[in-house]
Amino acid sequence: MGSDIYMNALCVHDWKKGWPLRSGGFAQLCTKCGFMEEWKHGILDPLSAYEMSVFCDKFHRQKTGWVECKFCNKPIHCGCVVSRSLFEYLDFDGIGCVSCVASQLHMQMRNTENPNGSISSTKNNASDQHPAHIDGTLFVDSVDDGKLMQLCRIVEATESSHWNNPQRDSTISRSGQNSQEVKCSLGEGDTRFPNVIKPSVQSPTFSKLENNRSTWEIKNIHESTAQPSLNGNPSGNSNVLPSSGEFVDGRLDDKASPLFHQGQRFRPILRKPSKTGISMDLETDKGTLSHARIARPPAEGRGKSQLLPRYWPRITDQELERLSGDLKSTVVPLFEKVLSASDAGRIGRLVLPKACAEAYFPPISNADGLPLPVQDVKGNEWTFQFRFWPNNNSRMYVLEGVTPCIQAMQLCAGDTVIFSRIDPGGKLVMGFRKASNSIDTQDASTSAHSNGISTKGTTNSGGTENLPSGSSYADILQSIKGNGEPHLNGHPEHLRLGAGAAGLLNTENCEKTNNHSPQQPIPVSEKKRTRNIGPKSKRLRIDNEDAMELRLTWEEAHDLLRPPSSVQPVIVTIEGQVIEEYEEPPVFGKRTILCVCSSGGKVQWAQCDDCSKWRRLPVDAVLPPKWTCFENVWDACRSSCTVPEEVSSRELANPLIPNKDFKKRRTLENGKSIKEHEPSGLDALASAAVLGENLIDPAELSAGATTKHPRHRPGCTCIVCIQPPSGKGKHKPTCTCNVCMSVKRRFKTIRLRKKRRQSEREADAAAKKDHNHGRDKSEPNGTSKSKDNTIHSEKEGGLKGQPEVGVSGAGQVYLNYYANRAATQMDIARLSMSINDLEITNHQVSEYMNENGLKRFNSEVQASQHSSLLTQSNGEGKEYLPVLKGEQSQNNLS
DNA sequence: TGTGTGCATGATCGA
DNA sequence: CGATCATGCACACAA
Repeated sequence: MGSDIYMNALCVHDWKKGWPLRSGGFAQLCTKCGFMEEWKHGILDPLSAYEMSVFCDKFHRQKTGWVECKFCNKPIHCGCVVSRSLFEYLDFDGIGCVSCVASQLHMQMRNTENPNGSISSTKNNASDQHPAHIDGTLFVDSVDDGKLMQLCRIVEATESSHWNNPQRDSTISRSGQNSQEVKCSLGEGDTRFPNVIKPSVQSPTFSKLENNRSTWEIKNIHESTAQPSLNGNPSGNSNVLPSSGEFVDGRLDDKASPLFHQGQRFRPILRKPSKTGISMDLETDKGTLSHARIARPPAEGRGKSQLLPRYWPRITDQELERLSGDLKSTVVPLFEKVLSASDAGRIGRLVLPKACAEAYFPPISNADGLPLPVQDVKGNEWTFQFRFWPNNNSRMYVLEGVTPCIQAMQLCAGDTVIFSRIDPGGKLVMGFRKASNSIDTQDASTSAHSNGISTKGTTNSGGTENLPSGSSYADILQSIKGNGEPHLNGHPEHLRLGAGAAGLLNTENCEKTNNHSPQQPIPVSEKKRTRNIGPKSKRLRIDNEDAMELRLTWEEAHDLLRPPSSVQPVIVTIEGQVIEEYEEPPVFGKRTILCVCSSGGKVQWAQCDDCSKWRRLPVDAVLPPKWTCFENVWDACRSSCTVPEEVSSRELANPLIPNKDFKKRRTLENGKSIKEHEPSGLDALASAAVLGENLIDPAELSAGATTKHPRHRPGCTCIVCIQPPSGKGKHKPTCTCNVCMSVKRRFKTIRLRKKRRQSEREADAAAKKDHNHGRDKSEPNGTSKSKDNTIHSEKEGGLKGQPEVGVSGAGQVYLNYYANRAATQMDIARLSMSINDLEITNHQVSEYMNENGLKRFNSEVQASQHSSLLTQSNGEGKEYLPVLKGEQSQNNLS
C-alpha cells in the first residue's frame, strides 16, 4: 500500500517539457513521477517557474510561500521549483521538512498495515474519504484498479528563487535527500490517495471524495476529465485561513491549500516581484488568500487544452458551491468572457471565443447554427442562436439574441459572462460577473480572511495590469477599501448569483450588500461598467444620486474651463474651424465678465463668491474657481466684502448678468422658443436646407435640445446633429436627400466663406505688417479685422502668453476665445464703458458663427452691429446666439 | 429611417 | 506570422 506521506514529484524539467503541452495536448507525463493530469491544467505558462507557481495552483502554490513544517513548525520556504528547499508535501495536507517527513514516513511505513494508524487516517472521516487531498496530490497517469500509484519524491528545488525572500529560512537545510524518491503503491480502494486522479474514468475512489471536494472538483471528477483538482481541497477545513493581512505569495488558494486545512499557518512572505508581462491574473496575488478567484482551467471539452487562460472561469470554490447549491445541481464552469462593446451592444451578438464555442457548445456545421437554450443564474430560460460565420478560413462563433439576457442581467461592456454547465443534463448556464471597477473582494463574512482582488472588468487577459507590480498587499487592501466601494457592485442578487461561474461571484461588497440589505437593488447607473480597462485615462464615474448635483451641463462646464494660463495654444484649423490645442488640460476658473471702459481700456469683472459684489480686475487676471474680495490683490481698496461695488449692482445687473439670472433668462427664453418654434433638429435642418445661406433667426434655432444631443438645440447644424442618424453607410456620396443636400450646401458655403476670410486675414496681416507694427492692440480697429489679426498673430506666435479666459455669465461655450482677442475686439469696436450700454455684438456672433461654419447671419447683419459686452467665454456658440440676442433686445428695450 | 444580418477588416495576441 | 476577435460596413428588409 502506499504511503500517506509522499513527496511531491519534482520533475522540474519535466514540467518545463510539459508546459507547451497546454496548447497542444497535455498528455505528457512527468517522466519521474507520473503526474500528468493535473499538470496539463495546473501549469499554465512555461515562461518561468514563477508562473508555474502561479498557475499550478494545486501543486505549487504551496511551494511559493513560507510555511511551517507540520511537524516541527520550522518555517520552510517553498519556492516552487526554483527553490531547492527541501520539503515534502503531505498527503494529508501540509508540508513537512524533510527530516520530519522522513521520520514520519518511517512511522507511516510501519503503520501501513494498520491504516487506522496512519497519519492520514487520523483525520476526520472526511479525511478518511479524502485524506490525501493535498497539494502534493499524487496523480497517476492511470489508476489501475488494483493499484494506484507510487512515486513520492522529495522536492528538490532551487533555493535561489528569483523572488528572494528576505525571510528565507535559513533553517532550510539541504540534505542529500534531494533526489529521494519514495514509491508508494496503493491498493485498490485505498482512499488515502484520493487525489490520485484517474485520467479518464471516474473511479469509485472519486465518488468517495466528492463530498469533500469542491463542486468544481466534483465536477471535474464527474467529468472524468482529469480535470485537476486545481482548487485543492475545498472541503471546508478552512477554519484556519490566512488572515487578511497575511499574504502568501501567490498561489495559495484557500481551500486549495492543504496547509490551511491542516491548520498550518502561513507566514507572510514577500510578494514576488511582479513579472512584467506575466499573464497572470491579479488573483495570483490575491490568490494567496482564501477564496481567491483563480482562473481555473475549464472542464473538459473539445480543445479545452487550448483555451486561453483569459477564458478560464474565475470562480472560487465557495462561489461554485453556493451556485451549485442555488441551482441544486452540479455546476461546471466552462469559460468566461469579458463583454466587449459589441457583445453588450444592441446588436445582440455575443462573440464567442472560438475555442470555447467549439469546446463546450454543440458542434455545428451549418452556419445557421442551432438554438441553444441557456439558463441564467436566476433561472430564466433563454434561447440563443448559436451559430458561426465564416471568417478568414475559420469560424467566428456568435451567440445571437443575447440582448434580452444581457439586459436582464444589466450587463454592459466590461462585465463578464460566465458559461457553465449544469450536470447532470449538460444544460448551459450563463452567469455573469460585474466589472466592479477592477476591484472586488471575496465574501468577507464567509471568508473572513480573504481579500481576494479580482480584476473585474479586466479579466480579459490576466489582469495583472491592474495590480501595480510593486503594490503590497496592504496596498491592495487599501485600494479595496478606499477605492472600490463607490462602484462596487451592485445588485446583490447579481452579486450572489451572478458573479460566479454561473454568475455566482461575490465581491466583498456584494456580500456585504447581501448581508446588509439583501435584494436591495442598486441604481442601474451603478451597474454600468466601463469597458476599457487599461492605460486609458479614467474618470471617476459620478452617476449616483449623490453626485447629481455635481453634474454640469456642457455649457456650464465650459463656463468653468479655462485654458491653462501658462500654456500657449497651438492654433490649428480643422475643417475650417480654428481650434486651440493645449498640451495641458483645461483648468477650472471663475467666470468673469470682460468689458471695455469708456476710455477704451479693458477691464474684467468678477463677482465675489461671498458677498456677490462685482470687482474690477485686470483683464488678464485669472481667478480660481472660488474667489472672494479678499483675494482681490489688484485693488486693495476693494479687497474686502465690506467695500461697496464700484458700480451699483443695479448697473451691473443687466450687462453683467450673473450667471443665475442669465441662465434663468436664457432658460426662459429658450422655453419660449421651444414653445414657439419647437423645431426638431431635423426641422431645423430642413429649414437650413431650404434657406441655405439665408439668415436664420437664431432664436428659432435656439429652442430645446435635440433628440440626438441634449446639449444641442434644434437647428444646431453641427456635424453631430446633422449627420445621418444611422451613421455611416446610409448615404452615398451621390445621395441627394435633404440632409445630404443641406450638408453639402453648408459645407460649400463654409468653404467659400472660410476662403474669403482667409484672404482677408492675409491681406489684413500684410497691411498691418506694413503700417501698423507698433500699434497698440487696444487701438480701435476694424471689427473683423482685429480679430483676424489677433488670430493671425496667434498663429505667428505673437499671442500673449496667457490665453486668458474670460467667461461670461452666459456660460457660452467658446473654446477658442482669448481674452486678449476679446479685448482686441472690444477695442476695435470702441465700445462704450458704460455697462448699461453694453451690447452684444452680432459681429462677434457672426465671427463665431463663421469660425464654426455656421451661417446664421448675413454679412450685413454682421457689419451693422456692435456691442460692448464681451462675454469672454469659452462659449458655446450655439446657445450663445439666442441668448445674446435676447439680452440685446432686452437692453434695447430698457 | 431604423434595424437586422452577414461579411470584411484590422488590431491584437500567441506561437 | 497566423489565428482570433472586436468592430465596422454594406446590404436587405421592415416600419
